Amino acid sequence: MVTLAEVAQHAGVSASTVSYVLSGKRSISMNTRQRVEESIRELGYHPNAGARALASSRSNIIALMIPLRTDMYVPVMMEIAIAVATTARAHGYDVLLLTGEEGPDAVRRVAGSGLADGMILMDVELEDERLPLLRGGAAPDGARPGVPADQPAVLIGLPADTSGLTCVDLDFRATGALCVEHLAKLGHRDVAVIGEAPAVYERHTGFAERTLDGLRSGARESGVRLLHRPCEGGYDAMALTLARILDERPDTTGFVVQNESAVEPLLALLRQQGRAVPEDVSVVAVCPEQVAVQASVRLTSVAIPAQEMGRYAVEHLVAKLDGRDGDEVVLLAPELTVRASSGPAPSRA
Amino acid sequence: MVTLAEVAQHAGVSASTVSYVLSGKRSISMNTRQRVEESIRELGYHPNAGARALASSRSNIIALMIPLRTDMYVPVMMEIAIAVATTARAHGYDVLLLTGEEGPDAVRRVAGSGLADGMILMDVELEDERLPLLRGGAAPDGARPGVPADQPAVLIGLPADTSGLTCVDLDFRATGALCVEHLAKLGHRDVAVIGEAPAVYERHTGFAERTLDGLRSGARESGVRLLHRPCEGGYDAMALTLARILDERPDTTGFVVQNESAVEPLLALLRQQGRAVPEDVSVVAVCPEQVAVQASVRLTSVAIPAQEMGRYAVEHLVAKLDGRDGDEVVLLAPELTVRASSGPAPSRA
DNA sequence: TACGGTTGTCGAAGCGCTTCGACGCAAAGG
DNA sequence: CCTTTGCGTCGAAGCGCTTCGACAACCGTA
Repeated sequence: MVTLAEVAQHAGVSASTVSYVLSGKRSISMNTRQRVEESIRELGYHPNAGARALASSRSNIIALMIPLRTDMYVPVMMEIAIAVATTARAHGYDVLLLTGEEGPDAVRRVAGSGLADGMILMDVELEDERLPLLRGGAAPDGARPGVPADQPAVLIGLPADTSGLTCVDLDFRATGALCVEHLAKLGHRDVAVIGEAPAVYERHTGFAERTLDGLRSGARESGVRLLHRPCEGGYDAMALTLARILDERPDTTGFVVQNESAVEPLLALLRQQGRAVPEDVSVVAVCPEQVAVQASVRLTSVAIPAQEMGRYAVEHLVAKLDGRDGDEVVLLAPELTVRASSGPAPSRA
Repeated sequence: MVTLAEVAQHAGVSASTVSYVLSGKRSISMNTRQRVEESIRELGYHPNAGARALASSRSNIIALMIPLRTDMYVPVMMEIAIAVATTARAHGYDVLLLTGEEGPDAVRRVAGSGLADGMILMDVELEDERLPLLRGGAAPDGARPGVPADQPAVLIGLPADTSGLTCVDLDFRATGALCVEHLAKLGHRDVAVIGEAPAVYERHTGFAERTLDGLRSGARESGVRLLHRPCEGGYDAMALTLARILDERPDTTGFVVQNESAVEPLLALLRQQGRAVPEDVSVVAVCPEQVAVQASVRLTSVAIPAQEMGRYAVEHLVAKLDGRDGDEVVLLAPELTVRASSGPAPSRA
């Protein structure tokens, strides 16, 4: 393994000079810089990460905590993870992958050991156990063992109390409103919402509830009757849910779906029942773009901007690490793309 | 930040004693051990990762390289990633997430900097650029700059030449054979294979070709006519592909699908054309269990054992790092689960 | 000519940990 | 009784890097 000292010797300068060439923290003459860079290349030198972390107390690593359970939105998680990794690299950071498994202990461990300089948490729950460990200035002065003050972090998702936290998320409230308004404008009066699996609501992952909130207030404003039903996803569960909905509200002509794995089954079922999309019923989905485009009917949808969220999260975190940025909640504005699954409501019988 | 020295002082012992308590590399009296452990708990001590890595030249980190493109099998990748992370933690390792983006440079960087002790590569291509950097003993003696000899690694997937490498993968050849045999036994004589997107074949990701191999030799042995068509996935592409297949081979009664995003469209299209599954046509899928179970018809399938692959990969890598294990290729035996999508071929008209 | 101000380089002191050799002490052996 | 053995502990030497203060050489200015 090549060391700084060897590079220095090879280039005929001191170790500190090589270090300064690498970090750019002091000015170096053109001549020396080139000699050093040449030696680095020639010897194939890579700075030792451990030594660097020890000396500078910066690991240049960002920890990403992903949820262990994958009952929803796997492609979204993946897309976020990839965006995080890519963006992080662009800023000189690597990404450490943590699963939710360890819970708050993971936060303590990573923060305490200086393994990562900061962390990004996905799938935050409304009252997440990990939040007290992350909250900034608001902490009481008493030193709590194992809890380093103020571990820089960014959340993807929105907890109940965002004070002292930095968060990035899609504005799901606005998303809900947008969906129902779109249907209302098209003349739909009875709209059914096919939601996430009941477990998702029970877990109090805020986004599902916030969407519902938006849907409800949008419905109220535009005089639409709304029926919300959670759904496990999959064909059988969807069949059951759809039957219940149509039984309860036979005049339903609009659907809002927020559950990837219910989308295709719903379309199949509607087709089977002779309800044409979009002539008889309209469907609006909240899902990644790819799902909307690849579905058997190209879906009018609000996209979940996974990449953007990942990118934002990293950029805010890096800014925080550089002391350039405070706590802040960024809600991305939803965009509804009209495709082939929504149209004017059929005139009433 | 609490240091070893502080713990030592608090417990009234020397720093090295604390270190030995932590590592268990020398015997420690019951009494001392307990006092030290108590101090550690009380102070909330976490060893500094950088210092540890520097002193021991072991980072306790495993790098996982995932493909950047997500044109296929996203849930499988995710499942593998999570299995890797979980298993790694169980062995005291953390996981660094790398995207394919950097290519071979990532290998050089990580190996050279001692960031990770070993790496796991997913989505290996037949002639992968990264392989020469990983290959073990076979390397010529001349020191190649930037290429540390013998970076411990495990591949998930199978390259063309596996010499000096450790690999884990599903036995896709056997998988293909298994699928076609199943259909043959049921009396199907004309089988169509709906494959991955053309791009996947062009990229020479071995698994697609190996499956095809297995399918072909299975077909030969059991006297089945086989027609293979790549397919982009999604409804429209599937419609086109299906039309071509039925045009070319109108008597096709068996389908093997190796493309998650083509499964549901295929079922929808068959339904639409009045071809009943499994009465008129049988469908066998190569896909994760979850997809098979959630589809609109419960699919006879060969599962892709993502979790198992992740777990194996980590366990082999850890064994290698402990010097307990050599190079080896592990091919997991496929298992075909019969569900509701396959049945006896209809008697010929 | 002498002066403060840059600019470029160096030496040395750590960062927090692991690990090696040394040492004191009790138990076991002659 | 003294030696040997092994156990439990300690001190010190690094691991490879960053960073601070020092300093020599040079500039322009007084």
